[in-house]
Amino acid sequence: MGLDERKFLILQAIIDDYITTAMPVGSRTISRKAGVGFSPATIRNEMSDLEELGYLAQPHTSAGRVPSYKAYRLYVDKLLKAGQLSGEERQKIAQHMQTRSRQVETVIRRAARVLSDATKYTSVVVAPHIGSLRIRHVQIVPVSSGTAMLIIVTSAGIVKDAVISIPEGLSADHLYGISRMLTERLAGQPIESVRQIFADIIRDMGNERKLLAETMQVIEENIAAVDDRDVYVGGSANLLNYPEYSDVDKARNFLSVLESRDTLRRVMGDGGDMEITIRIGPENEVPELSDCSVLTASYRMGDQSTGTLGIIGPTRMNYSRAVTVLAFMGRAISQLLSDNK
Amino acid sequence: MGLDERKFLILQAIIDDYITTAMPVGSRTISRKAGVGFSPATIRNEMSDLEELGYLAQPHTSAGRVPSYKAYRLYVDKLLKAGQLSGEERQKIAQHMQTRSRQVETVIRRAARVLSDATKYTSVVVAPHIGSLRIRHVQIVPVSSGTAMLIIVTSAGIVKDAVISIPEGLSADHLYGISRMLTERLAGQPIESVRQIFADIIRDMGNERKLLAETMQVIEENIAAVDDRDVYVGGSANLLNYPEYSDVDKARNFLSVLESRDTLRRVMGDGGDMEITIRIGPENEVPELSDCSVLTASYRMGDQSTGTLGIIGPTRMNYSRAVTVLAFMGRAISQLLSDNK
DNA sequence: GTTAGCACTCTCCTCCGTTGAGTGCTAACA
DNA sequence: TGTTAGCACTCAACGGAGGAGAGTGCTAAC
Repeated sequence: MGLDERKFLILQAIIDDYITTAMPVGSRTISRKAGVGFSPATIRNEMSDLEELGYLAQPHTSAGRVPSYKAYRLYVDKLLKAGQLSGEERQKIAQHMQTRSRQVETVIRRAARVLSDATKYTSVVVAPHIGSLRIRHVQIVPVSSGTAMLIIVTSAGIVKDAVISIPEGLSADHLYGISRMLTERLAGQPIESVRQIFADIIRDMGNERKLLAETMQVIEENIAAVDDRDVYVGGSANLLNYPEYSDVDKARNFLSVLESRDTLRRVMGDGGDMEITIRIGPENEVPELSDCSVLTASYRMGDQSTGTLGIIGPTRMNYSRAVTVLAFMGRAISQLLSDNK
Repeated sequence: MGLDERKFLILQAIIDDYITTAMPVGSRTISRKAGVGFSPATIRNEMSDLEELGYLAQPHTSAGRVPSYKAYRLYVDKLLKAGQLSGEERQKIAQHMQTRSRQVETVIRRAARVLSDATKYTSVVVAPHIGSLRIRHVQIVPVSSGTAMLIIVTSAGIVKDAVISIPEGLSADHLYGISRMLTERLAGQPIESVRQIFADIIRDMGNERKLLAETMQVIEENIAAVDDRDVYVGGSANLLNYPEYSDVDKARNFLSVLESRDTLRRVMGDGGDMEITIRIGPENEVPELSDCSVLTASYRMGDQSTGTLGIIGPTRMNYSRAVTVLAFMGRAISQLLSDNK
């Protein structure tokens, strides 16, 4: 027994209905729908078949049917077609994305909010991933006697800063010179060789040993923290609008996932090659999200750097709309960040 | 009719009980408590008086009594005594606050988590406020042909960065020179005079007009954004553990407050001169928090810079514990950030 | 193959009645 | 005069009974 065209049609109708109502769907409801010219009895037979095939489930005998994970998977694979946003809506999004500030962080933060506002789901945006991180510039700036700020600019323009202590009485010009020397010797070098270069530098300049060692340490820390990308969440309370989260325990479970940046990064994956990745319910690694769907897309910042943006919603989410908005926002962010770069 | 000692005692007993159980407190419960040597009937009389005085309220006739806002205010003003954390706990907190990274952001983010873990309430930490912002250092770093990264280091060591476009073919050395010149002329100047200085610079160096104008713009933007301090929230899901938030609507309301950084900054205030500020229920400006209490304290980073940390919980929160933890964490953060500076 | 009819199932809602915690009042007591 | 025991009263919460309604599966007719 396979899935003929009529079963497809009925399954789609059931999913569509369930997506909007979140209530088990009965045969009469489907029968009444435009485009389906069959009596409830016929629909019932088909539904019974669909249940046997694993696409539908019944909460209890006298309730309607609810789509299973398998049904959503089919729906997404076969029936989903990305739509297009209305001009009006695109304009509205563009308007909300407008920002005077050119800081990458501002753009991303804003994007998370727009994304959750537009979809009414929870959105997550992960800051750009640095493809192959290289140091571009090192600068040590005196802050007060004994302390300085070490600034490291990396290839994609990401700035890392840290406070370090410096020997008393070191002049600003001297620091300037050291910065220049460090930049000259480190710039463009692959990360792996930084440690070796530093060893050389320290050998050459023994009298600045302490300062250099501390600088080295900060650089190492920041290289180690390369996967410590920022994560911005929008609309974390949005999911509470859906009946599946009227249970406080479930809500809490969900929210606790949003609190851990590590978990979020795992959930979001790396965007992959696909334009849009959809993980439905149990396909998510994180058990707390086993009744959620996670949609992710990626955006680009310049040539090397990519980031991930995504939407988390109930499995019965409006996939079509979500995919459309996500794709649009991915392009919008890429464009905003490329204008800058 | 005033508040004699016995009324005080009974009121305190009621609040103590209500804080732990969240259930209306009856006369028998109080009577049974150690330290209260009166029969339920006597307690009832006193409770009746306390209700008339506005310290207690009755959800319905045959329920026990619940403390009113006025009772909490009295409790906090008169009965609250800050305790001290056990050595074990202090050690545990210190351990959790340990971080290899010296970035200010890391310390603060961590603090938010520790604070919410230790209290089981929601915590908010606002990044340091810059007392009188001055530019300390300006640096323009080439990123790719046509674009550069502008980095501004301010007095308290806060780094602002932005991507700007530069004329093609400008050499790194040339940028270095410009950076140096800008730093020399701008460093230490009060904000108000920056615009004038820039006008002078642009007059002197007409051929770099476009680059300078863009730099000026970024500086202005960042000065304007000086109050756009970062806010970190910890344990946003914690409040859902309390029965007063088993209602999803209330939970959503609360969470939506946490989503707006602007609102949070307003809620947190500026820490004030007081060591610890307590705003109970309706004392909060934000109506969504009218059944929450917000406790804030401040921490210092160096000499000029102060930030705010706080706890948001139900009005029946354990004030004593909250105050103790908050005070301790304020000192801990100050110390960590001063070690750095 | 499709559909009407019908008995059956199961949840949900509402309507009591009961239970128990707690109060307020009164009268007795120290 | 303050304190306490006793008692009637109130009201939310719990639980069972019964009806309504939505939906199903099966059978027989078209």
